[in-house]
Amino acid sequence: MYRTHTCGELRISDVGSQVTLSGWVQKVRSLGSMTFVDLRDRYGITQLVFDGTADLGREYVIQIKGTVMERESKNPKLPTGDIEIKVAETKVLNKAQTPPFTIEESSDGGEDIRAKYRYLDLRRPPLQRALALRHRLAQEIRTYLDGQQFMEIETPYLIKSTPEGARDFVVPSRMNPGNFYALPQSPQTFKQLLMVAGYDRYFQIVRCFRDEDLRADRQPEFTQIDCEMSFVEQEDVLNMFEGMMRQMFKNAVGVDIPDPLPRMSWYDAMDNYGSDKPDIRFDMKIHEVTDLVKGCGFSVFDSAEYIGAIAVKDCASYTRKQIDELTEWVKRPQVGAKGLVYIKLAEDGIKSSVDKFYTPEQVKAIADKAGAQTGDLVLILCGPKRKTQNMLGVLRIEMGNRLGYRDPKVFAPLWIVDFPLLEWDDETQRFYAMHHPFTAPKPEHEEWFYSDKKEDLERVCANAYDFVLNGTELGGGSIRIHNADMQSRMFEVLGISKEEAEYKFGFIINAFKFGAPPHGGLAFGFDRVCALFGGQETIRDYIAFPKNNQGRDVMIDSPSEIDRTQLDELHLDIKA
RNA sequence: GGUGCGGUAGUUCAGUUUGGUUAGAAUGCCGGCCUGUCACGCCGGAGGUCGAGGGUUCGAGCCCCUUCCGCACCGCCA
Repeated sequence: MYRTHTCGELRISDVGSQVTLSGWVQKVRSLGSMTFVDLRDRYGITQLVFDGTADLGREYVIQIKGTVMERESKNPKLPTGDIEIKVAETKVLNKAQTPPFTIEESSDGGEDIRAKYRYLDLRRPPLQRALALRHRLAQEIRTYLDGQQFMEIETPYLIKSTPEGARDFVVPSRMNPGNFYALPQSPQTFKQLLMVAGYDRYFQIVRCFRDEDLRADRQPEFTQIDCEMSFVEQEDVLNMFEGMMRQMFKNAVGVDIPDPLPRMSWYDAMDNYGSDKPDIRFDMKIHEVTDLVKGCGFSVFDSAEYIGAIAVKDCASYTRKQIDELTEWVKRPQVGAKGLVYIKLAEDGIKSSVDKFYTPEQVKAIADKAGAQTGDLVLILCGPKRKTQNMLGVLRIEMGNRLGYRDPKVFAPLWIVDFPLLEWDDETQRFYAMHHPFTAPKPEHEEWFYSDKKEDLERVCANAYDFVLNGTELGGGSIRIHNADMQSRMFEVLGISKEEAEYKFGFIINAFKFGAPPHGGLAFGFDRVCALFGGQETIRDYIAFPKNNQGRDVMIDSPSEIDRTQLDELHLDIKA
């Protein structure tokens, strides 16, 4: 027997017991005629005491037999800190090279080296806690959905490329020369076919693939909690998954979220927060001041379509230097503002960068409209409406960060609803589906959906919804089209020809002709859910073996070249 | 495709503004001392293609050009 206990379980009540422990040597502290060793496994750390020296190195795998003793000097930082094991017998199960970075609560290694030795980094408690949280959440999801009669059904990974949306990862077919599978960006069409097949409550915790550039919260392969229900309206879907989230928050992190969750229309989110995924942990809403400032001779404002402001609490004391720095910040290409106008509401008077164009009363009126009080700083941007709201939204988040308003331990979830169905793209002169082309228009907007006028199509809303937490979109879904004619109309609106629609989506249009029930659903980004529940912004720590910025796995060194023979079998040639 | 920051000891970094003797610190590692450590302490030691290539110069970690790699962001992600 390798062990009678784990390294995290012995307590003062075990004093006197004979035990056997196995684990990794984290640290050796030799005092000459006695030596302390921290023995680690995924359950914790237990201190061992040896007489004399112990010939052990970092990360040796050892097994020891000994007696549980009460410590002479206790360590309140450790759950096992009241006891130690007086070692009688040691067996080195495996030696280890000195690891390239320290494997402790916080490592001295940078991201690069830790990624290369991911299996060593994964030994560290923070990573083990992250994966444990992921496991806990997955269990909660399965328990909840199983209790609601959902069935987990697997769908294929080798499917068909549908070049609408993200780029597909593609797999050559040896048996079908010149043909390729695509890896799914999501099981969207399959789950809808399962609805047609009568599996009225489906879910799957499923890997999805998108060949797009990465970010801290984006990986080329990621996991979705994919769900679909039949005979439901938007209200049914929201209630069902609000319930799931509530249970996850309660049981995984011990947090009670509001019941019911707040809801906000997409239009309100854009107008008030400049984002379709507002962080509502803090206020600092965007206020339009166009009417107040236009036509007063300040040409920058006079020529702008939209002028908006945010009031930053207690920042009237900002110095010229700080304002200049903020101005530079908003002018960076990543934000893209032309300039920044400010109003300081200091105790000893109001001061702004546009004093020569406006009377003190006018400036005061602008500040009032922005919701500012004495002591606050008002920041104003102008330009095209949506773009400027967007920039104000980015500025709002930045100020929220600087002022410490974005505490990762505070959770403010909400639903964003009433999305536009379609988005016009000036460049390609066509409509794109804002969510995806299977989303149904709101029944009361169907008339506009069948209209040929651009203005009509632009104002069609969908029964689509996003679950947003702390400024991050964690999931989204919609009530789907379940009627073949309407689906064809959707492809027509999107400028997809009958032939193209038939070629790419014929199977689903066909299926809808055989008795498709009304249905809808949603999908959550599971990696992001885990990261946010854990209070992090980057999802990498919540994935056992993630890829780097370039989509590479630096540990196994993939992707990599393949043999000529393999290429030949696949009927492939590499362009010189 | 673009922007910013970075690459110097096993590791994390300083040194680059203003080129100049033998490139430093901390930590880790090795050796010695130490009976209550838990960021143990003290003494000693080893350890460097300064990411790579080219150029300027009497002389380059530092200046110039090219290139590779990492991180964050914009575009992109229906």
